[in-house]
Amino acid sequence: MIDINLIINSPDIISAKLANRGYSLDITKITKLHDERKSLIKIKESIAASKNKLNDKFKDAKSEDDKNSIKTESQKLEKSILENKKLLEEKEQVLNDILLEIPNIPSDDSPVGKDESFNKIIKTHGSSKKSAIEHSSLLSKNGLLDFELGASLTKTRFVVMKGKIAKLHRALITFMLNTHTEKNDYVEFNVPYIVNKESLMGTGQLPKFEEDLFKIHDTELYLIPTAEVPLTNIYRNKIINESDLPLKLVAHTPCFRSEAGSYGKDTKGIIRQHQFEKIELVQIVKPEMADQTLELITSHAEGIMEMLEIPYQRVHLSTGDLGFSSSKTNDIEAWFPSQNTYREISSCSSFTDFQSRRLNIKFKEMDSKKKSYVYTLNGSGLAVGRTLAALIENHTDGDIINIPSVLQNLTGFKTIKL
RNA sequence: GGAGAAGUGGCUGAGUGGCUGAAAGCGGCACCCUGCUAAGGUGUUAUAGGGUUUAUACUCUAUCGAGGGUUCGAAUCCCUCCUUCUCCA
Repeated sequence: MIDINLIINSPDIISAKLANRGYSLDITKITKLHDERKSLIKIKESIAASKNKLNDKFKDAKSEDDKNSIKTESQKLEKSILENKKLLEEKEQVLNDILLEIPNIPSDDSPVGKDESFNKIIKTHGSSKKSAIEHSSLLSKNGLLDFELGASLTKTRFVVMKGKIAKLHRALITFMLNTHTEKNDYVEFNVPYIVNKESLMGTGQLPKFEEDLFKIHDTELYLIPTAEVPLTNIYRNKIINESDLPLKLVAHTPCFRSEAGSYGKDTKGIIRQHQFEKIELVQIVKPEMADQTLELITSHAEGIMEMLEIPYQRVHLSTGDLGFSSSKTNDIEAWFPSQNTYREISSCSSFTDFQSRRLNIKFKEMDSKKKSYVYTLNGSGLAVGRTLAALIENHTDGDIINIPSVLQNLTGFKTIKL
């Protein structure tokens, strides 16, 4: 959630920045609610103050008459406080609902544009050869990847992996976790795959994007769409010592997405499934560290790509393509020879204090003891299913899949014969 | 699933209706003392939101797991929920 004081103090600048990502800010409405809120607080609190003073006099009151008149007066004030409290709560509810649905302010260095066509390619790595070999048709014929079976067990966009492909998938998870914990200094977590509303509210998936989530019947619980949710929420309502920053967390989890509105998109292969696995990196840092941390997280994702020898490009997302909570995002896109294009395999984002305001995560400064909101960042390191698909397509001649050397001691085999 | 007990500040832990935003201890911070270290002394040490103020600061309101209720007045009494612990199945 963005700081309402930013809107109140510099409405023109903020609304211009939000307009760049296609959001039109209703300043008049927000200012009005904000003013109404303040005056209601003033009224309510001044009545409460006089009531408190009155109550203090009660124990000194000598006569029954005095006591009774204090009682009557105090009850009258209480009624008036309650009336104002109700009005205030209504206003705050409305204001809060509006604030929760305002997306984050794009960073000044994000390319300005209304959609992904304005994204900026920052760099490319590896040679991008073209090929007709498509991972799903390659693996479906021998049952290593079975989409029909997945559909029969559940429904479309679910898949079953078998044999060496299942093991390769597992090896990728272990490889990524090992790299991030041993080389990149993240602390590994194992977290719940089901979370409550507060958690999803905190990272920004709710209240606006409920239709993207799987909700568990008869509960207020949801399957996680990304490990970002439980990982970041570990620090909800916490105050962190400055000396403990940055916090670097990593977890491997399945991710569940309803993919509402993506009918017909990416129907081939394991690019877009309702359930997939992902290694997620989260960092909690001091505000001034945000830019260099985003660079670091992005390089951690790229490092995996390089070790797996998958060609990729780094894309700086335009203002119009940013996710709801993000102020700045780098996507890593893997080369898919069969599609003759790059596809997203990791998304690394900087959230400024947008999430930490919702989550109430602060840090205590060493010298001043001042408490300020931390900045949160995260990135996929990487999406495992897509990595598997990209790896297969980039390391096969149609008869054999070559396992990158960094994985061979985890798989126990160097090739998969098709 | 059933029966009990408990949830208070950074921590331990007092507090059964007003003098308690909260004793005491520990920890933290500042200053003093001290040749160094150790020990000691004094003070200070929650969060959020209003108001006055250039700022420091002052002041008000709310908060003792959460939400309701009783009362002129609630950490304290009542109800619901959540969490933890113990015992039973």
